[in-house]
Amino acid sequence: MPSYQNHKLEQFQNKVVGKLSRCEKCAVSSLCLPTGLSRSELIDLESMISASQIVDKNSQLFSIGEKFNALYIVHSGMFKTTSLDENGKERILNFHLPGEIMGLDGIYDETFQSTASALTMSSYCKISFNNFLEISEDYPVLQANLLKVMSRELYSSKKNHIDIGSKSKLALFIKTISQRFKIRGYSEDEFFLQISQRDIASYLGMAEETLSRIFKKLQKMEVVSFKKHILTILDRDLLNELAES
Amino acid sequence: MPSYQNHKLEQFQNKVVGKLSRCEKCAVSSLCLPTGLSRSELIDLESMISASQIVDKNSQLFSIGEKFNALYIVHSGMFKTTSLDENGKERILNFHLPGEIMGLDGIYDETFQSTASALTMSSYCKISFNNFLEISEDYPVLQANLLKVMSRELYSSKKNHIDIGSKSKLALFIKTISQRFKIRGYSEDEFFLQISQRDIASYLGMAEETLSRIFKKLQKMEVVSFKKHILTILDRDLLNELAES
DNA sequence: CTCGTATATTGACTTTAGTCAATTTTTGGA
DNA sequence: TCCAAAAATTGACTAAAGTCAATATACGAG
Repeated sequence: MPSYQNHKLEQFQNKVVGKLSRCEKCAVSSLCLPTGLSRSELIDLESMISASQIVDKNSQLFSIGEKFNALYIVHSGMFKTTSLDENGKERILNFHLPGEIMGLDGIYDETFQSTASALTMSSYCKISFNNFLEISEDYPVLQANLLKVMSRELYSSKKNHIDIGSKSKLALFIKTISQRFKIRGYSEDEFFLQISQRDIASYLGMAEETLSRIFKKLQKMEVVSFKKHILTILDRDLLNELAES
Repeated sequence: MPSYQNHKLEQFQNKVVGKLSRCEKCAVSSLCLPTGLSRSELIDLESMISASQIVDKNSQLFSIGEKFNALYIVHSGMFKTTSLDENGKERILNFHLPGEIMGLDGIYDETFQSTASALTMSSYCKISFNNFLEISEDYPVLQANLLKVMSRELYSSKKNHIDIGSKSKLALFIKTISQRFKIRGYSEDEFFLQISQRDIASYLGMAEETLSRIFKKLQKMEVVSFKKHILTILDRDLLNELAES
């Protein structure tokens, strides 16, 4: 059983390892803004980042139309960002894992374009965007890092575009999220996926019932198992094969 | 009949209006990097931008796997960016109109993640990324502009995600591209769309034949007409209605 | 202008997904 | 632990999209 987010333990460790800065202690800092910063740059960056805040399931960090003033970074747990479609129905834009930055699409006209809410008890860091711009004038590497983060985001967004246009959407979705867990140091074969099937269906652009049936088929074929929100990949070769059809 | 890209005329105007800088003369500069720059900043920016180059249909600007070293901006005409799916089949990521920057997903690991090719005779500007980073250390507004451009790109990418997950993909695609033409000063009701139906189908993640049939239906209903690559919106209300179903 | 190639259309059929309604299971709070 | 509400599953049916193969149309090079 994967212990995906263990807040108590994290909080404890934050106290014990006093010599390291907050970001240095963070397991996902290499995926986040601090990559490649010197210690002094990091200290300055951290002065603008709020210490990670824990929020309950369903808490909203920001919502569509609000004035954009900060970026939100997943520290632990999982969030979803949503928007509304042509009919005003909620649609899932993305699921966000630790180290991922939320709110980036709010920069261009200083308005949040999506709503971010916690899928489970989670924690996040918050960074004022004005402060960030100010300080990054002195530290070009910081701006370059943000550009890189956004570029990576753009890439994965395009990658998702292709996946969702494919016939084997679900297999591709599972492959991709498995990889994202792996990158973060979690098992790639078994992970806690606190997402409702309704949300997955919305993300993939299909009916809830259809998703349920495809999931059932994958479980019958013993490709994956999905029980109590724990997804286990039982046959990766077959999963890859299905993803290609 | 819309004269969407008239290179001869543009080249002529570029010579005549000698007092304005290249970007100042450009019809889409407000959508591009120069937004909000002072004249001196603009002069410095332009020193790094190659004057717009004309290329023939099917010319490639860059392709997947190549080392990333520059951003490419559509000056006139139209480009597509493509990638490969799980089976190695070409899939369309996006179509690019004047003022749009291509290659942004190459920043994060200095490798182009897509292939850009001209859909018709087109022209582009090229900007060395290293030079851009250097100069933008002196002009924070320039970096901020790039962040805004990328943020906007991220937003429209998410918007497309929703559209493509919808049942009325084609209607939404037509609505969106019409709007993009409008923003650039072209007619929103009649425009030259030099895209093959195969490419549109690939972009929307559906079979070529299905797209052909839906197009036929839209034409039979007199919502749009699409002949010789000229798309005319005949009944916008009905189009909007269809986009909502 | 003509011909060959690429692109688009059409028909017949199969497969897959959507819809609606009912039922079962899971979940979170008292 | 129990219960109400939410989430997921199932069946029967309808609608839509995919596939394959054949034909028609458009386009570009010469």
